[in-house]
Formats: sequence, C-alpha cells, structure tokens
Amino acid sequence: MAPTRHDLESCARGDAALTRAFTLLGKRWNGLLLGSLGSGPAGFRELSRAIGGVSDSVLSDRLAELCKAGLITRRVDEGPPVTVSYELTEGGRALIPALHQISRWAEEHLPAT
Amino acid sequence: MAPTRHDLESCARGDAALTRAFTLLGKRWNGLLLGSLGSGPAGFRELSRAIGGVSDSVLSDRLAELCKAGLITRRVDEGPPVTVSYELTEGGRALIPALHQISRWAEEHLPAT
DNA sequence: GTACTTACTTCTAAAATCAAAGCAGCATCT
DNA sequence: AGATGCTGCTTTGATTTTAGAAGTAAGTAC
Repeated sequence: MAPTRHDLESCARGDAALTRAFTLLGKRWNGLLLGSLGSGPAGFRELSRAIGGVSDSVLSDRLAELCKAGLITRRVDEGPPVTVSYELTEGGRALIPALHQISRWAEEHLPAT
Repeated sequence: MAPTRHDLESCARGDAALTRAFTLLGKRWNGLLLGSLGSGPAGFRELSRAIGGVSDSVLSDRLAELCKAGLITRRVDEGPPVTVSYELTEGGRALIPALHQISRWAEEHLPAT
C-alpha cells in the first residue's frame, strides 16, 4: 500500500529534530561518551575505562561516528609518544547542559542500581 | 605510570545517574517513544505510525520496558471495542523538558536530513 | 460475508554488539 | 638487552538485538 500524505507528514508526534538527535543518542554508548567528554578531552583507553563495558571495536565505531557528526574532534599529538585525544566541538559542548538535566532526572526518577 | 586511586575511581567521568538514564535512552526508539507520548496518551498503532520504522515486536518490548521502569502506564479501556492507551507517568513527564532541550539542540547543531 | 482496524505474539533472518586476540610504537623495569 | 606493559586501534568469531513478515483474537464498517 502506498503511504498517504497524512501517513508521511503526521502531527505533533514525530518531531523531526528529536528523531535526528536520537539517531545518535539512541545508539548504545553515545550519550555516555559525550557526557564523559563533557568533563574534558580524553584518550581512547581513558574513555574505554570511564564508560566500562564497551568493546574496543564499538568504541572505535562510535568515536568515528561522533567525529563525522561534528560533535567531537580527534587530535593526534605527535610525540613521541604519539597520543590521541578526543574533545567536544562547539556543537558537542552545546549538548552537555541537556545531559546534565537528564542526569538530574535520573537521580530523581530512576531507581539506584 | 601507575594509576592512582584518583584515576581509577575518577571524577565526573562515569556519572552513575547518566549511565542509568542511558540504559533506557540509549536503546533505539525509547527516546522518541517518550517524546511522542509527551504530546499526550496514544495507542500502540498510533505510536507505531508516529515513530515510523520500529517493528511491532520491538515496540511491544520497549513499551513493556518503559512500563517496568515506571515511566509510562498501560491503560486498558474495556470497550467494546477494547482499546489500549499508553501515557507518561509523573516520572516520564519529568523527562520531557530535557527532550525538548535535546530537540532544540538538534535543530541548531545537527544537519537536517 | 469481505474488508479493515487495533494490539499484540511468534518466527526467522539480518544487523549490531561483545570478547578476545593481534599489531605497531613507545616507555619502563631489571 | 629483554621482558613487560601501556596506547590506539583492527580483525575475528560468537552472542545478542532488531527488523520484517506473518499470524491471532476481537471489533467495526459496509
């Protein structure tokens, strides 16, 4: 069946911007990753430890994804030793207040452990 | 260099509340689902259409999950015809402002389409 | 009766994720 | 000079999650 205009455009439900946001945030780890980078730049291993439970392969994917979305940057510090650090861009930093709000919400409304 | 206690226990990185929040929000569809319910109660099919792309089986799972987390309630209206509607609880409603903030952020910082 | 709706559940196949191992470059300990 | 351990990844299966289609039960519309 062909979708009708009404199906496609629909109502208040289905906020396009929120949909875009959750294309990123709705993927496992991305929110925590950004939250973690909110307290300053960090390296790959540092993020891995901070978040805990994410596999290296997925972490690598996620960081690349967030780079491509323009929310973080990858900076290589030619050493030696060579070190890599990830940092929020302006766009990424702009999300931090919302993450803090979510954190506060979780403290109030989600059972601890 | 040996890691210090401070390194291991850390700082702002690894916010427990944010981690709890993203156990829910970091799953595909949950954020959009809550956002959609933010504009009022809705039935299963209505949510399915509003969100678009979610399969029935996953939608069913997600709704059950959000019920168990206490963010939404499932109300059956014995008809006939029987209708089911999902609605935000107080805890769920408390998240809506954060979702609006995220939506506004996406409008500013995420490329449209 | 035929067609279509809602609210699901069940099935299977495809996609995402995990866990472990490997690799290259550098530092540190003995 | 090794041996060991760190970082920042990539590659390799195995496991988990999700999608997509179909099926069920009950009701409405014609």
